[in-house]
Amino acid sequence: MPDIRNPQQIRSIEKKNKIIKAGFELFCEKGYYATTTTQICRRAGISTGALYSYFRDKKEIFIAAFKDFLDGDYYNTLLESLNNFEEPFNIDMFLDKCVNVLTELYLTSYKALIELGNMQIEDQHIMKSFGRFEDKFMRAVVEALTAHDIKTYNLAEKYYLVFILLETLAQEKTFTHDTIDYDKLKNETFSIIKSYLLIPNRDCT
Amino acid sequence: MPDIRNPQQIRSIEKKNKIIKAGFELFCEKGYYATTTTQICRRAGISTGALYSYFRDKKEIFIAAFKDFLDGDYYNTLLESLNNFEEPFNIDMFLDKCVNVLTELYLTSYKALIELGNMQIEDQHIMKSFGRFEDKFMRAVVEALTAHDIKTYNLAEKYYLVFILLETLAQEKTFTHDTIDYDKLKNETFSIIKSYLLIPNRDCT
Amino acid sequence: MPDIRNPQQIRSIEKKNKIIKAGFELFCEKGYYATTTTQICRRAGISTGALYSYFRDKKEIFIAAFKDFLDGDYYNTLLESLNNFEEPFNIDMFLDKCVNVLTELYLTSYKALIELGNMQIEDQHIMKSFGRFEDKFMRAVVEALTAHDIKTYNLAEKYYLVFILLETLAQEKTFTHDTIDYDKLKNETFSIIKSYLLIPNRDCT
Amino acid sequence: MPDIRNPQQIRSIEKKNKIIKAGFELFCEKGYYATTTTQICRRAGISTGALYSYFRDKKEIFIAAFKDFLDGDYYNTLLESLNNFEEPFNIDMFLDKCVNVLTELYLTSYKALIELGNMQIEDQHIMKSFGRFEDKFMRAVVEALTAHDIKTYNLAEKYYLVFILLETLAQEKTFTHDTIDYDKLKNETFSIIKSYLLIPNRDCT
DNA sequence: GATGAATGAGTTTTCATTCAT
DNA sequence: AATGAATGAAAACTCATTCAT
Repeated sequence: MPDIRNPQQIRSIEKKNKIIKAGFELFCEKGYYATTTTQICRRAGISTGALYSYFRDKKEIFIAAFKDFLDGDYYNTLLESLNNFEEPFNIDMFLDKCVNVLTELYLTSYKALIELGNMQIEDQHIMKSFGRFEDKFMRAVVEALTAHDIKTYNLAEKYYLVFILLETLAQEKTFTHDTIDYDKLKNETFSIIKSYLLIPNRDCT
Repeated sequence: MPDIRNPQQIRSIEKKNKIIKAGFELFCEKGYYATTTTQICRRAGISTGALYSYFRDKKEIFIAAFKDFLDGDYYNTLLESLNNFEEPFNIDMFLDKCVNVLTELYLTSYKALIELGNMQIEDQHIMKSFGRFEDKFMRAVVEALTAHDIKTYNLAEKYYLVFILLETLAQEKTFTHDTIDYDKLKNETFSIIKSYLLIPNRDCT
Repeated sequence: MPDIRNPQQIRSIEKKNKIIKAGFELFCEKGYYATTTTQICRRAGISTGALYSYFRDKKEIFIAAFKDFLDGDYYNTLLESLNNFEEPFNIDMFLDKCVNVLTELYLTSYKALIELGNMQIEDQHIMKSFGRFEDKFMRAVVEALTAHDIKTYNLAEKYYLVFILLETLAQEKTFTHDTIDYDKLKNETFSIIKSYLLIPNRDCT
Repeated sequence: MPDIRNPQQIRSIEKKNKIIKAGFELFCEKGYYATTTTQICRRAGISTGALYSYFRDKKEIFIAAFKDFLDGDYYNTLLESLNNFEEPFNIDMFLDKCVNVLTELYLTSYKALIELGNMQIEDQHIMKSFGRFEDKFMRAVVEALTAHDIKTYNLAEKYYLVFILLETLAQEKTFTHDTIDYDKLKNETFSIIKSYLLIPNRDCT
C-alpha cells in the first residue's frame, strides 16, 4: 500500500500546491461533485497517479484546499485590509470595507464555501478539520472594532451578529433578490449595526 | 420519450407521494448527490421502472420534493403557528416562536435546504421553480409583525434583516459554534430586533 | 399462461388490425428498434395488456404488419395499377409507371422495408414468413410484360433484373446520389431494359 | 465531458483497433442494436471504462468500424484485385471477379453494411461521415472498365447500373431466392452488361 | 518516483412483458 | 376481457482509484 507522501522537498511541495490550487479553483467553479479528479490533474498539470501519492482520496483534496484557502495569502490579505484604515476611524467606511471583502469572497468562492458548509454537515471529519470560514473573518472584524468602540459584554455574540448582517448584505450584493433593494438594505443594515454597537452614544437620559 | 404519468387515481397519487417522501427524506439525510435512485426506490417500496414513470429523472424528484415540502402541510402548519398567539401580542414570545419554527426546520431539513440553495445557483431551471424557502417564512413573519407594530418605510428590507437574525439564531441552536453561547446570542438578537423594530417607542425626548 | 387469441369476432379483428396498422406506421417512421410497444398501443388506442393478448411479442407485430402490408389493399391496388393501361401497350409509359409505384413505396415505407430486410437476415423465422416484398411486385411486372412481349427462356431471372433496375431508379428518385443525374439514369435504365427485353425486334440481319 | 484519447502509442492504437475489430465483427454478426457495449468489451478483452476512453459512445464505434473497414486493407486489397488481370482483358473474367468480390463482401459484412445503410437514413451525422460503401467499389470498376472499353457519355449513370447488376448477382449468390437460378441469372446479367457496354460492337448496319 | 491506461463497481435510465384489479 | 401500473433485467455510461511499466 503506497504511503501518502508528506513532501519535504521543494519540488514535491510545489506539486502538492498545484493540486490544491487546481482543486480549489474547480470546486469554486463547479462544486465538489461536478469536479472530477481527472480535471484536477489536468489543471494541475500532473498525472492521476501523482495525485494519489499526495492525497488519499478526493475528499482530502477538498479539505486541504480549504485549509489552504483559509490560511493562504489571498484570504489573509483580504482580512488584513480590514485593519488598514486611516485615522480617524469612520465606522461607515469600515463597514463598507467589510461588505466589499465579503462580496469579493462570494464572487470568487461562493460555490466552494457552500460546498464546504455542506460537507461539514455531511462529514464529521471535515467538520472537525476547521471551523466555518467566518470564524476568521469575525476575528478580524472584532479586532478592528474593538480598537475603537467597545462593547464589553457578550462580545463574541455581538460581533457574530454583526458579521451575519454584513454577510447578508454581501450576499445580497452578489445574488440579488427581486424584492429587496440593495441600497435600502445597506442603509438599514448599517443603521442597525451602528445603533447596536454604539448604543452608549444613543442612551436616552 | 417515455410518458410521465400525471396520476389522477388515488393509488397513483399515493405512490407518487411515496416517492416524493422517500426522496425528500434521503435528500435531507445525505444530500442530493449521495442519494441514488435505487435508494429512493427501495425506501419508497417501488421498482425502478415505477419511479421513472412518475418522474423524468432524478432532478425532477428533487424539485417535486421541494415544491411539495414548501406547499405541504408540515411547512404550512409550522408557518401558521406563527400567527396563533394569544393577545396581547408579546414580541419576545413571538420571536421565540419564530426561532423554534426555524430550528425545527433546520433539524429536519437543513441538508436538503442547503442543497436546494446550491442547486438554485447551479441550475437556472430550479431557480425559477420556486423562490427561496425563506420567502414564505418571511411573508408569515411580516404578516404577524405588521399586525402589531408598524415600520412604514423599507419594510421588505427591515423584515429581511429580522429574518436573517432569527435564522442565525435557529442555526446556532441547531449547529452549535464553540465560541458562541446560545443564550447570550438570543438575548443580543432579541434586543437588536426589538430596539430596531420598536425604535419609535423608544424615542428619546 | 394466457393464450394468444385468434380473433373471430368482428370487434376483436378490428382491434387486431388497429394494432397492425399502428405498428406498421411506426416501423415505417422510426424503424423497429426505435418503436416501443407503448407507442404502438397509444396509436392503436388500446392498452398494453390488450396488445399481448393478440401478439406473443413485439416481433410478431412486425411480422403481422408486413404480412398485412403485402396482402393489403394499399400495396395490391398499387400493383394492380401496373396492369391498368390503355392499349396500345407503350413500354416507356409502363416502365414509368413501375418507377412511380416503387417510388411511392419507398417514400412511405422505405425504413420499414429495410428493417424487414434486416430482420430476414437476422431471423430465420421472419425469413420463412414471407419472401421479399419484391416477389409480388415482380410477379405483377412479369404479368404485364408477358402479355405484350415475350422472352421465353430464363423468364424469372430476366424479370428479376428488370425489377432490380427499376428499383434502382426509384431509389435514386427517392434518395438522390450526388454523382448521379436522375434523368440520365432513367434514360440509360430504360434503354437497357428495352434493348434487353426487345432484342428480337432489334435483330441484325 | 470525459476525454477521448487519441492514441499515439502503439499499445493504445492496438487496443483501439481491437475495439474496432470486435465491434465490427459483432455488428456484422448481430446488427447494431443487438450488439451491446459489454459484448464488444468482452470480445476485445478490455474493460468497460477502457472502451469509453477511446470512444464517446456506441455509435462512434460503429462509425469508426466502418471508416476502418472502408479504408482498411481487407476492402482495399479486395478492390485492387479487380485491377490485377492478365492481358488480354476478358470482360467475362472481369465481371466474374466483380461478383466474387461483392459476394465475399456480403458473406462477411452484409448485416453491417445494411445497418450502415439504415443508420445513414436515420442519422444525418453518419450520412456525412462517408459515402455509401458502393462508391468506392464503383470507382474501382469504372477504372478497370474505362481502361478497356469506352462509353463516353453518361458514364457515371452507366457504371452505376452495371454496379447494381453486379451487386444483385452477388446478393443472389449470397442469399438465394427460391425462384431464381443463380447460373441463369449470371448469364443474363453478363449478357446485359456486355451488350450494354459493348453496344458499339453490335451496331446494326 | 512518475505516468496514465485500465479497471469495474456503481449510476441512471429504458422498455418488453406480466399481472392484480 | 380489458386495463395500465408495476416489474426488473439489462443497457449505456461515469469516475474514483489502482497498478504495470
